[in-house]
Amino acid sequence: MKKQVCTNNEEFKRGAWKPEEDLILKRYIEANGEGKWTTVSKKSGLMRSAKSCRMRWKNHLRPNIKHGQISEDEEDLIIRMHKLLGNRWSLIAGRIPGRTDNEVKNYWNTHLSKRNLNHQGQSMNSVTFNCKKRRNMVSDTNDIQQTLSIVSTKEQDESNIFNGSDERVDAQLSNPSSTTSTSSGAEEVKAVQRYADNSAAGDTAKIISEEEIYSCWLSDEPTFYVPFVPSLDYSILPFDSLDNNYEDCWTNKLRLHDLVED
DNA sequence: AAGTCAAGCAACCGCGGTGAC
DNA sequence: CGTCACCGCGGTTGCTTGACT
Repeated sequence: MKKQVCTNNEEFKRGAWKPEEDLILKRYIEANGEGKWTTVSKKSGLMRSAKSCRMRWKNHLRPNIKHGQISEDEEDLIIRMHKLLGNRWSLIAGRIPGRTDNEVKNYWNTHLSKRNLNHQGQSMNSVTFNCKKRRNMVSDTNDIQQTLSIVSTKEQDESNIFNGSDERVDAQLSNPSSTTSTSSGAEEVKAVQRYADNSAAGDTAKIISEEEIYSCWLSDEPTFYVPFVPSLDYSILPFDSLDNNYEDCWTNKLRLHDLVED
């Protein structure tokens, strides 16, 4: 893997873009089309790196880019999508017309993350524990039982959030829908417990209610949410195997929450 | 008026995925 | 199959601006 570097000795211009530079880039792309950013960089005469040109176009100059304040509807959508997808900004931005991933990310970091953090602190629905314990834990019911014991221990400790090592995991037993957001972490733990019990008995059909299903989520990292939902494909898998399937998994999740465009 | 601080945002950086050769 | 260039993503940095003292 080779990183994109400036191979010759030419110095690329850096810092804020000037209006005249914007104009040059816009005209060049209108004339020659999008893509081939190294060519854009060289032939436009901008003395900007390919990356810089691409970013400027994508985040500011592209047609249909919406500037200005994020509306309440957009904010609500961001919150819901983030709950489902984590920090997958491009996916989130892709469902908010005219907004870029950078803009959504910045908005989240400056406006919503703090609010979300406060909310989590109050809701007592988030349990954090070590990644090493989490990894592969959803592969079978024994692992689920192990998970439950970890979660229960945390519940007993009345310590819902603690900061571990870098390799940490959030077991977010939170509810994406506001209607049941008052359900306690203990209730959700019970729902997972019932799933584990029924799974152990070989009965995956009458596990937990739809409401409870939506309320149970696990994430491996703050940026990666895995549905802990028996009714979805790929839901109970060794974590590593999710890599091959999670796009479908997201689609299922989004469909369940009316967030699929097509 | 000047200095300080925090918030907001644009831009940059490092890395991984992918396709062409 | 390996290498390389290109592209895109997510995290981080640092500049600008406004509020406050």
